[in-house]
Amino acid sequence: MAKDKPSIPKGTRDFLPGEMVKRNYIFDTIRNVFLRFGFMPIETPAMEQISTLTGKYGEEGDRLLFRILNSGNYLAGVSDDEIIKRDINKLKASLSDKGLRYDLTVPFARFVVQHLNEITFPFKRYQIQPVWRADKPQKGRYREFFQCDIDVIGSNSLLNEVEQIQIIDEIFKNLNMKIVIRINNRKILGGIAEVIGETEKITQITIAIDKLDKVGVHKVNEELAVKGVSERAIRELQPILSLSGTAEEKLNELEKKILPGSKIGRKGVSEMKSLFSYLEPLELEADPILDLTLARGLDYYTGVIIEANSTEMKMGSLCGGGRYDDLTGIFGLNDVSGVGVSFGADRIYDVMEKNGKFPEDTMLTTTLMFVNFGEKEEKFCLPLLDVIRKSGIRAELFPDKVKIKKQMNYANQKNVGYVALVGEDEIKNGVITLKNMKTGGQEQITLDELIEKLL
RNA sequence: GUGGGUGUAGCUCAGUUGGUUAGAGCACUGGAUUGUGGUUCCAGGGGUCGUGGGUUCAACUCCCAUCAUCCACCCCA
Repeated sequence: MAKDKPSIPKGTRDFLPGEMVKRNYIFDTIRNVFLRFGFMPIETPAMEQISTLTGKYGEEGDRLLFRILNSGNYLAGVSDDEIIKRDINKLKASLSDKGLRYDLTVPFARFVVQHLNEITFPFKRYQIQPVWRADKPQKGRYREFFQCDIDVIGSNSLLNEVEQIQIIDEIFKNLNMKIVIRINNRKILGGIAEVIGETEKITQITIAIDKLDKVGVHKVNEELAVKGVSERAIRELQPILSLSGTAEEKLNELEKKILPGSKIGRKGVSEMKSLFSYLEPLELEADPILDLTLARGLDYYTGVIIEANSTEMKMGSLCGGGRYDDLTGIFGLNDVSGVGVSFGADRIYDVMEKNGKFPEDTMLTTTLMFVNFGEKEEKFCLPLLDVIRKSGIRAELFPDKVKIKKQMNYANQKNVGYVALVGEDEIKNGVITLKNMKTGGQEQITLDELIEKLL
């Protein structure tokens, strides 16, 4: 292959018109639901100060940050000693003070603190923008992908969680997708870690039990042991892993038998009981389930956590989020709690595409194309085109006088609905020959009739 | 970061135990049809076989390295 063959960076993609029409269908659907629940749009820059991003996503997250090389002589502030030592972590600080955003939640927390005086609480915003992660690309995983976020900041009410679950349900219902909504609570996970005496290892424990469904209880126990969780703690964890029944039954079990000794754990249980009591009377398409193995990797979650997965296709989560009590605290604003969820537009696209969920009319392009017969006809057609477009019909004139066959082929490829042929005869008789590209039939009609027909 | 698969025409891929001139379909261009596409038929253009090295009389084919890409793990949207 030629060396100068053009390419784009790994994990990024170009989108063709046919794909964009479908992507926009997803964005429009999501945006409409967001607006109907009272969320307002904001945007933030693609890049943030690196200090805004680091330390928010766990160790793995830091590794996956895209860093932007400083402009100018970026080695000026680096001592010879540092270069010789090749300590990449030290050098990073000198070479890069900006990074591409990793998600939309952390920049939003920064945004809130920075614009405190310009917003009213509780602040409900939505944000649809790309984010970047230096992950190894694979199925359903890209290095540049779009998140559609909603967050409410400045309200402790569980009604926000309820609302966001309704939004998840509504969006996937509108997209005609089947999903399962799983809910858990970091406070319960924290309580469990506390009662088995492994508070320090909470992250490792949650990550390990997150895999319960996938790898089974033995592998989970193995991983726990490897991560340094004591034998006694693992043993005490077993009854929790095997809890079954309805959400209410699980919560009662936790409350009475497992978590009495943990204040934080009891708080989590009571939150979940309250949440499910709100959800009970709502008529949701996808009934939310309590999944005690749901963990979620991001460091900043402190309360309810939520995830939605497709039941029609094996794919990572399509939507995830939860409550974070201290995120704005990092930027200097304490005691303000937030809760939000994020929809992964690209994964949603992949699932919809695979399962043929896009409606036919997302493929509509130009309704009417005029064939180009030459300069005289061009001048005759332009005013007609103008009238047609002003009436609201999507129309174009083929720009070059080339073979009719070629022009028809263009119309065909582009999925144009109708072709207008206006040559010498039509001009003389004051009519337009209109050809239906689906049926192949054609008729001679006036401009007014044409507009009436195509509107 | 760990493990596996695949790199041949613009795209999707064949290519025999290594053998002399590397193929198909789609796409593209021209023609059958100089005012009619999606069907059909005919003709044509287009390839340093990812890159570098090695084995061999001979490498698209075997070996090594490297790069790219896809899949799985990890983690995540």
